[in-house]
Amino acid sequence: MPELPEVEGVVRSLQPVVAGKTIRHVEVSNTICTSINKGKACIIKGMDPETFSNRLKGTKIMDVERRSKYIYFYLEDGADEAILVNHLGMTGAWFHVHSLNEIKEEKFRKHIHVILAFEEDEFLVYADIRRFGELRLLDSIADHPPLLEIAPEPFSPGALEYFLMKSALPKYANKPVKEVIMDSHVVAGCGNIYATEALFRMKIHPNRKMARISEKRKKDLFAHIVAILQESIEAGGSSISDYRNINGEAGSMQNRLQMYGRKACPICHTNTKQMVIAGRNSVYCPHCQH
DNA sequence: CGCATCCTCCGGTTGC
DNA sequence: TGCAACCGGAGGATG
Repeated sequence: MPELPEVEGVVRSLQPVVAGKTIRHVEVSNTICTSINKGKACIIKGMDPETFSNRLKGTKIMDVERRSKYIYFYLEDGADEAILVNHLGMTGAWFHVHSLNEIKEEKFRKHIHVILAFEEDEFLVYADIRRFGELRLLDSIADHPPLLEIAPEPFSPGALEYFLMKSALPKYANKPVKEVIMDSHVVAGCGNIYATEALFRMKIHPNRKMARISEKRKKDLFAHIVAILQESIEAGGSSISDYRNINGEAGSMQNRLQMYGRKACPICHTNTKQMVIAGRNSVYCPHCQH
């Protein structure tokens, strides 16, 4: 499941191979078309697949960037500008290939949903096993207001102040700290893996209520979140649930995780415990974390 | 209107 | 071997 560092890895590997390329042809899977015809949500959001294809066709990808866990493809078609916004969900993946057979893993090859053709033998392919991902073609980010509500990038200058301000709001006071730091309105891009790790490093119990964490510890916690996200980006992300960048390369951060997925605490060797917080499984050390 | 809660999307994986 | 339960980002519907 890609979080901020993994999405950053995808964007860095996409950038050199798609910037400046023109989308000559677009193909959308029958699965998407039939699902949407049945009234279900399926990857392409806010637009019917035919309009999506027609509008994408002929556009040039000017730039690619990451925002939180989203990928923004900046497009131009003459004087017109648009943004293709992608979220990888649980199992989304991009592949840059000359033939679909180059996608070696069958479970991805079986679930190809959108093909962007640059040339007759050069494709950018979106595959998504569980179809939790999304593709949204917008004239402007403001056309999808939830994107405007996302907290600043964690590495940006105002991010700490924003975190301190948001997390102090009454509506978060009685919520578990883990739920709050995983909320994209408070911290951008911090999912289950990195929230778990940051709380372990801080020795804070994931269920501790937000109001019961001092300002000083909140600052430390945020610093730990930023540090671990940065560390993970440098390690190429965590290759859990088959995450690969578009060149099929795995990251190594999973080897450096101290609590996520662990049966015992690496410090005191107590068996870890689990509890469900905001619908997500949360691992912690009952001895070290309070 | 703001907010909280519930529900939906899916198939590989896991456990029985 | 077969089958059912499980898991989860984000947004939309509902209360």
